[in-house]
Amino acid sequence: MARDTPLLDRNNPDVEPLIGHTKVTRNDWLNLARDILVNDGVAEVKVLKMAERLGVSRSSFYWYFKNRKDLLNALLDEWGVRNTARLIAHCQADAPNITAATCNFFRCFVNPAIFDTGLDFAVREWARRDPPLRARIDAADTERIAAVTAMFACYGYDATDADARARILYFMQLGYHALKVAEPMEVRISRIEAYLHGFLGQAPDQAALAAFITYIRDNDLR
Amino acid sequence: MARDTPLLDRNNPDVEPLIGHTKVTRNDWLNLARDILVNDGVAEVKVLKMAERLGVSRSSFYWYFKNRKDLLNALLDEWGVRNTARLIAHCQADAPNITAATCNFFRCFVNPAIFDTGLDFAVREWARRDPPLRARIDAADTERIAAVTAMFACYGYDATDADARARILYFMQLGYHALKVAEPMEVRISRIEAYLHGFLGQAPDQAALAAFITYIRDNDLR
DNA sequence: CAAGCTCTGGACATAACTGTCTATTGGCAC
DNA sequence: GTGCCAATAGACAGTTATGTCCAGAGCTTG
Repeated sequence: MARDTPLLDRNNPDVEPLIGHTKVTRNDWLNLARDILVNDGVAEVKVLKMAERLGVSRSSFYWYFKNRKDLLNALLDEWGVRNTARLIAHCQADAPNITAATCNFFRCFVNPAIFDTGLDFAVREWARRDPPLRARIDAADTERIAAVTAMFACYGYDATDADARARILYFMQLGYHALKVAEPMEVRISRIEAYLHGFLGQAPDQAALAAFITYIRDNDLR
Repeated sequence: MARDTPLLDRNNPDVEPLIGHTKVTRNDWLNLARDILVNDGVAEVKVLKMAERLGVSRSSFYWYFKNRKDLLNALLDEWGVRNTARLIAHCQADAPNITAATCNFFRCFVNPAIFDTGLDFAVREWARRDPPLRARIDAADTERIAAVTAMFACYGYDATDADARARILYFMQLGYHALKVAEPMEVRISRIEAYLHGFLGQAPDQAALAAFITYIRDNDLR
């Protein structure tokens, strides 16, 4: 369920104070809508409920957005420019070996600031009732898997092997999040080495592994 | 989207013809509701729309079910007694080696008659707005993963290795279906050997692999 | 064939949601 | 301080959903 108290621009010191008669911003509507989309699904993104939670009248919404669909499209654009591009960039990042490269890929799945898995799945669920959106997602998956495959191929895996390992890696990560497995980060950390061994088909490089664990701890990722 | 023409008991020669004034059965409502649940999500399971599609009045629904929630609970019970138990049974089935055992596990994911992945994901999505259901799902996942882990352990993998491989295998399969990857079965078949090599950390047994491919073809699984 | 049971249809009450129109508020520029 | 305008509130209309009540249709059984 979506949290009760969204961070509003009006309460956010990083954003300029509101001017004039304004109570909420377009951003406030978007943030709240994204929060509800991720936690409760697209069907729960309702103008009425958002207005109540923002403490503003429903009709104010129509000042910022043409209608509900307009808001949803804005959320979709955000998803489009964020998740896929960032995942691909992490696959292409320089790395001394396949262990380090795979750990770069993993960063997307331990750090929500890089890749928002909740948003990714919310959009997938949404696509069930929206075939054109489904097509966009298929295209995104194809691009992402191609990037992971290229990553393996870069480090000496032959084409068939790189293809299979890329798919195992990508689907497993998404499967993990699809199932919303709730494990403490320490437990996840304890499994990484064995996972890497399975994914790579060889013992992982210890330095790269250690660096990744340090990354998790330094960034205080749960 | 749910298909337009559900198989109704009244049209189904396998079921006794309807008696009396009856137009639809409790089963008809359940089948249609499951279909909508799987294809469109729980939010779309609406008495009004189902009545329209069944060609009966809405109030007839309340003869068979106390209310909408009563219907949803019936669907949930069905999920509970089907998917998890069958998956575990397939993990425990006798097999001459780990390749054959893993192929038994795969049967669940290529044969919807054994394991309904669509229903599984529909229930997971539903659980986003239903914490007690979420707890049921977590329990089911724990049981399933334990069964896969035991499967690996049976064939000589040590505890850590069995644990990691079980999770990679289970999450990858669910990730594959979570993403609704649409590949022709021939493409999937062509990848199996490389997948198995990745999952098992060793070359798969060729006889078991061939038997699995035969199983797919014989059962005309797409 | 009449009574009884099962199932269905239609009317009614209610609630939640979307979107439109119009009036009004409160700050800002001149 | 007057006029302007961005932003909001409130009233209204329309749609879609749930659930209840009761009358009635049509087998089934005595």
